[in-house]
Amino acid sequence: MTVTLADVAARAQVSPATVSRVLNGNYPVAASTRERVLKAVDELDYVLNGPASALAAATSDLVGILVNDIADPFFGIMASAIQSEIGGPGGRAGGERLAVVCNTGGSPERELTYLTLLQRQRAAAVVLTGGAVENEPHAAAVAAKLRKLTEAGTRVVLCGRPPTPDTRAIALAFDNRGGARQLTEHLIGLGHRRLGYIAGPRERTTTRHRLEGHRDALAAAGIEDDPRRTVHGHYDRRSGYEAALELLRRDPDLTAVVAANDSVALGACAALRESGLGVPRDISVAGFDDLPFSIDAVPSLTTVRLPLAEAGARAGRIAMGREEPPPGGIATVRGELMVRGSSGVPRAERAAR
Amino acid sequence: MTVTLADVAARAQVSPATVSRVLNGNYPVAASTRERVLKAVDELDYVLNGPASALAAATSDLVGILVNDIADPFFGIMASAIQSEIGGPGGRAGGERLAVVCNTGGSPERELTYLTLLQRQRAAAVVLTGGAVENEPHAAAVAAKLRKLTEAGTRVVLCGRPPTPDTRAIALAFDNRGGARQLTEHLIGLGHRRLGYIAGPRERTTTRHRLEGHRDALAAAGIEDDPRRTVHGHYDRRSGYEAALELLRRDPDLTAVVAANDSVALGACAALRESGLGVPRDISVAGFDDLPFSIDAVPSLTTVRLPLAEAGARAGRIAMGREEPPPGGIATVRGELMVRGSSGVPRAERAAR
DNA sequence: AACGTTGCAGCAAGCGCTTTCTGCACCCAC
DNA sequence: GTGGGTGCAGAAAGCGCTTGCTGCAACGTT
Repeated sequence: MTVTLADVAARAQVSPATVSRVLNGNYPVAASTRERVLKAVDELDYVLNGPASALAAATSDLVGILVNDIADPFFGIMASAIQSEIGGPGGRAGGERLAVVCNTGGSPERELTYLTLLQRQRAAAVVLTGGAVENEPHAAAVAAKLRKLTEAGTRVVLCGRPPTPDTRAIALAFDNRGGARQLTEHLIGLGHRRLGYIAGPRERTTTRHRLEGHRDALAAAGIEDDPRRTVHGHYDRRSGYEAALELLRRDPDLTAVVAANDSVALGACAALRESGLGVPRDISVAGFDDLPFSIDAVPSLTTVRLPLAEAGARAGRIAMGREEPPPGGIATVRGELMVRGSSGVPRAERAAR
Repeated sequence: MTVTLADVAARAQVSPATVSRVLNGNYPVAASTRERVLKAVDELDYVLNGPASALAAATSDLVGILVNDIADPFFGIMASAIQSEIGGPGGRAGGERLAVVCNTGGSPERELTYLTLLQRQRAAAVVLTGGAVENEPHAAAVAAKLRKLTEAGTRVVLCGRPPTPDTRAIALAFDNRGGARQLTEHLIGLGHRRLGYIAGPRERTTTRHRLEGHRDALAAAGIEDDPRRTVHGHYDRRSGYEAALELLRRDPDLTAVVAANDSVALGACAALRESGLGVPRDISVAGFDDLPFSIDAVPSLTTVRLPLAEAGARAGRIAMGREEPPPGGIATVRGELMVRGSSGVPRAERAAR
């Protein structure tokens, strides 16, 4: 029923081995023979059986990309960049690999199950993006899985995710801590002293690192870190909206709000505006990531730009073995402070001048 | 080196056949035996070899999701919904299927190659999202490919994409034409008579349908459709920015701009604002899709909400055979007009009152 | 002229699983 | 006590491909 290698071989009057070699192009085949085979392939509309060849060759052309939330452009941008380097059809890479993105939804179990599924498919490489969960048993389970994968020859790259010790995984980590620190320093430099912070979910490395950077800056400026000025939520707009209201309730005199990311910041802006506060006139707001829509917000968002596409592309190349991994298998990717319209000198400061 | 079924069988003192049956659960196995096998699986940390089982069983648990641009939330949201229904780990579905999203980048060739790759992997189902390219040879090639896929037993579902005749593909098409018409009717109802339109790329069905809806509304209101009031671009912010400037250059007296989608609309807003025009004071703007950020724009965007998540979920269920396909294999999904801050009564109209 | 070399094609042995068919107990009914 | 079920496990034949090895011309070398 379905066309097989043997059918092609028969038609081209050669052995199946020869057809296989023509298709894989890793063995000398006379030009005339090759042509005959290709003609037969074309005429029969033959499509290689992936599973069979993966089984025989003990490798596959599948590359997995794990993301926390595919509906979030933060991950979409990275995934897109990774995929374009992986090859997939038309990518820069030569071979045709099936780059597939798997949506974990931030769930540790799903993450693990996807890794198992990819292991089962004998994936050629796996790229994990985004922050990790800081839950000891889970982290250990993931580390163990990654170790197994690398041992089986699968290349593992972490993109925007902290290194996993005792694993041969390559890590390109974002300098969330440093970026957050710069951002808060910028606000402090403008004269802000009462800053609220809307953090992401607890137990995520990204959340912790950004929060630490914020606190570093406060500490360096000798500003007391009132725990009441920090609220935890999710990495989405809605969380930002609610958290901003909560912060305002706790301290109506806040002059700035730093958000865990841009979506959160935009939600916060909406809440502040609805509370009758002008941004940045009455209160400054800052985000993180610099997603495309941030520049379009009114006022445009002060934030930290993370080179998502560049990092993704690099991760993709490393996963394909087309770029040397960084020394030690670990590289830090820095962000860049983008000062825009949503941050300004606090009201009191202006009055004093 | 790697653990195989036979190893597990040896350890559990049963035949490989029994182990296979325990793992697949589609054949009676005595409880005591099953337990012994599972114990051995656990102890050896056995992971099934996907390619091998796919080869032997002539089926695989791979489900492909094709998207035009994974960095665009429009596709991200649909992909996420589809994936959650496909199962993947933790999804509602029982079986563990690997739902993979493939980024075509809007390129017809890549689309075709991905389909071949999925065919090669003997995918269980394929979901294609987003508008199709209206290029005759390409459309025919895709149709042929889809036919092959369905013939081979792969379920094919089109989500937010027009039906493909002569194919057994199920189609859930968005009513782009109707939505666009409603939107423009709304603006006309407010009193607008000089409307600019920023269209998407030519040759895409979505672009054409939305444009047709817009023109339908104009025609119904007896407004002449000046071709100079339509500019084509891409479905991104930047295009919107540039196109808006171009439209203004061509006719400074425009009172409204309708954009191909929300990102384009936001880009247009930015351009208008920078040109000194207030939205909606001087000029109204409308988008399409109602992506999450649209409500956050200032002013919030008047647009047409497309039930992306619902449609995606439904497509996913159909792909999994867990929901009956619509009669005739074709269903139309309607959008809903969302009137918000970016559209208002035109200036002249207000003055006249 | 005899003997390596080289270049290309075929043979055949798997890769690790699924599944049909066969086989063996064991139980029930007559 | 025998014949026919019934319930479970095993033997073995592939699934469609890759690849190490062998084979055989045709060529170059001394």
